[in-house]
Amino acid sequence: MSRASDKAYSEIRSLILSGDAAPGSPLREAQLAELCGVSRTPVRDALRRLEGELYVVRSDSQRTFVADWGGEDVEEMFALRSMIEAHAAARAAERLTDDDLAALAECQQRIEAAVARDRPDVGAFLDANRDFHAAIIAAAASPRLTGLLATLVEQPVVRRTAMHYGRRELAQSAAEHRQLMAALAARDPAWAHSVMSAHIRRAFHAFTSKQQDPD
Amino acid sequence: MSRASDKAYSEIRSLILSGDAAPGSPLREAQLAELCGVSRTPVRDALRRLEGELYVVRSDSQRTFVADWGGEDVEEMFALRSMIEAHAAARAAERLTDDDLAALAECQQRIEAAVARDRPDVGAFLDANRDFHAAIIAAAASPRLTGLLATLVEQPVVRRTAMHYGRRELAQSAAEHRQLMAALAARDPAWAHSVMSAHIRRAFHAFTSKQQDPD
DNA sequence: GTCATTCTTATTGTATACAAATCTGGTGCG
DNA sequence: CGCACCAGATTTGTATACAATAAGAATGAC
Repeated sequence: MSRASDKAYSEIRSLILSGDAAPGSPLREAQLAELCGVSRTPVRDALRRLEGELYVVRSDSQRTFVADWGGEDVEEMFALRSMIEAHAAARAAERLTDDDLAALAECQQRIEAAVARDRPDVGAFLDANRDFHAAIIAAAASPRLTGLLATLVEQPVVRRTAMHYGRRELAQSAAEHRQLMAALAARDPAWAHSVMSAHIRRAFHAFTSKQQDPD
Repeated sequence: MSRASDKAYSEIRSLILSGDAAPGSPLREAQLAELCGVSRTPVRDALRRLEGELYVVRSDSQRTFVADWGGEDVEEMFALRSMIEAHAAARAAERLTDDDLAALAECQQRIEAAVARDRPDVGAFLDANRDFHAAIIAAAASPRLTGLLATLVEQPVVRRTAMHYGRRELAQSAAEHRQLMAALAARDPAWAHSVMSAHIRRAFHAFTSKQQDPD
């Protein structure tokens, strides 16, 4: 994060997630460069990365805009996530080591802790949740694909709604994670597949109906 | 393609696909810049794109190498393709218009023509094949996701083996496409799903056993 | 002889200047 | 009034120079 390019990436991403840069609004390189206190070169680099992660889109003539996720896009994305993560969960169930399991348990603990507080710590929940899902993918896929899948899974649409949350949804999500842990500990691929699929699909409906639940 | 960045992208990609740049070998920006007759700036841009498309990988310290697809990676990639494309085929069956169908028929004609020749035209086959699969994705997904999925589907591993081919495999692939056309024309999602899934899985086994079949 | 350390060299990261392309507003013509 | 078209201004693309960093070789201590 010390590199200027990383700084630009991080700042622009925050800009989008916080909503300061509205969906569909143009992102001008010079403006972003000044904002981040770097030159245009690292900004261009950062925009390319953000494009790959679907935070921004480029028009036909190379102008950059904050990605605008319509209803159709969100539905498709969740369908994709559901397929891919369920597949990953099944594979993980077949391959994961005791160490992997311990790492997952640690994530789960953090999730529970974040939810248990009087005022749930959504930021901590999101971080632990992301690590949890990333750990499953890491246990399932070859290292080459881990990054690619992680990108698909951690979409803007997930984090975009990080601010809004409901206690019940958080608790429900944590409960599903417990189920998943059980399926993985039992090394049952079909079980893990089903639980993960249900987990994502519930999140989808929570998202559409309330735009609240981050997972 | 007139832009320097596109030229660099195209040339470096050819370098990788032709095998002139062996898997695992380093790609130095200055060297590529000279080779392409452009400066390092567009080369960097091209490398970022190629990274997103999995043609190259970056080391921990930002050095770029030609991606090296091991056995595990290939298997995972085909599994992913199978899931995603089967899903796309099912959705396409539900949504495609008569125009979409006509476009697919045109691709299929090109495929048949390429296979029918005394000496099959593999290049034409590959192009038509890619268009065919891309058209299905376009008919299935929201525009936002089309590009992403197309990237996943047209991986290096597919084109890398473009040179090696077998007449029987080409004919078999074309036959499967005919089946797919029938399923789509009948607007039968389950049928289309099954045919596409089988199509990709057969290609996987053809690939592993002979490293020959491009689709 | 082996390991650690330093110095050299190669490679990538960043800033800036300029070129090319694109958008926007206005203007003239039909 | 509407449309096409042509500047001016804005934005992105490219090249180059220089800075920072990482790899590799040589040297010294143990």
